Amino acid sequence: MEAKEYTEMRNLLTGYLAEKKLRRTEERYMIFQNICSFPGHFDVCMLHQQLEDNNYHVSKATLYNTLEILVDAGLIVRHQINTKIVQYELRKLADTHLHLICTKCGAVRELRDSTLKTDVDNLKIARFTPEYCSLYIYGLCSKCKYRMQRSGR
Amino acid sequence: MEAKEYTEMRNLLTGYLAEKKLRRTEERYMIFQNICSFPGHFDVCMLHQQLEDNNYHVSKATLYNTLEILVDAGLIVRHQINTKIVQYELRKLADTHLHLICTKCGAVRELRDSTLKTDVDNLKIARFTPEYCSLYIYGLCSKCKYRMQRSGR
DNA sequence: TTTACTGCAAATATTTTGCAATATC
DNA sequence: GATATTGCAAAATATTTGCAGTAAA
Repeated sequence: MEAKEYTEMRNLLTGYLAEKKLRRTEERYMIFQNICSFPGHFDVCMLHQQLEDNNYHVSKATLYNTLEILVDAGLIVRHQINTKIVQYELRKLADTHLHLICTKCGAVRELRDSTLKTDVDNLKIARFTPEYCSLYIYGLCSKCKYRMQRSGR
Repeated sequence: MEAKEYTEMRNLLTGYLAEKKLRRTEERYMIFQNICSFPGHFDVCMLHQQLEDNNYHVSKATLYNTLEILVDAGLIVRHQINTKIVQYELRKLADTHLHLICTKCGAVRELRDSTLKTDVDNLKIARFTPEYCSLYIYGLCSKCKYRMQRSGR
């Protein structure tokens, strides 16, 4: 990510904390900084590990607390594709793609497609102010389809 | 739901079980029958309660097992809108709408809209065979927007 | 100085698993 | 008759909560 973009998002966080009268703690900024290093989806464990690797220890409670704040601030989005793991992603990244999920093996692929996003932006919805959207397309990935055809279903 | 539709879906289940060499147990059919009585989203607890109310007891293990089969069979879809509750819905119902989720209060509203679903159907995606899609639009519901404006943000 | 935030550990909630009994094929 | 499926209870996992100490405003 470009330094400029990072600074911009960091400022958004600062603005949000100020607006909500929340404190600007080192933990919150460190967590956000580490999140920015992920190129795609991440979960709580990965984030915790990433912080430990950088010799920065935070409790699970603080992690969860901060993630909620970041979601509310609109800086990250939450994905819950399978039952077990809740994943997050920088909102900035999520806005550029939709998700293809294999119903067989669970593999998730990202697909850049602007038309659908534009369609959503153009939707006129009564009594609702859209902020962003998540689109998940379920189906068969090529590997699983091939495997099924070979085994005769 | 119409009796004809129910019979059709029941037959799909039978076909799926046969294809996968899974057994046609009374529990599986009773669970599916009870699911069909829900007009919208439901979770594991609601389903369990519904079965108990009809004097039909099944273990949680069987419930989870059967729900997974029904998802794999394409008869129901899984929604994980907030962290806490995993919800399910008849695929047939889910296909007719998309979800508006308030980022403030968490309220979920269903919106019937065929254009987006059609757009998705028309998408040409390499190395992927779509089966169905879930679209979630996050934003502010009218109540929360009104409340925010009154409180001056 | 006030009190929001943090870390830790315990509590909670949900889903999974092991195993003996049972029912399907 | 062989074995997939069930129920039950225990185990595993993820997230939340209570509380005392710490740090931001």
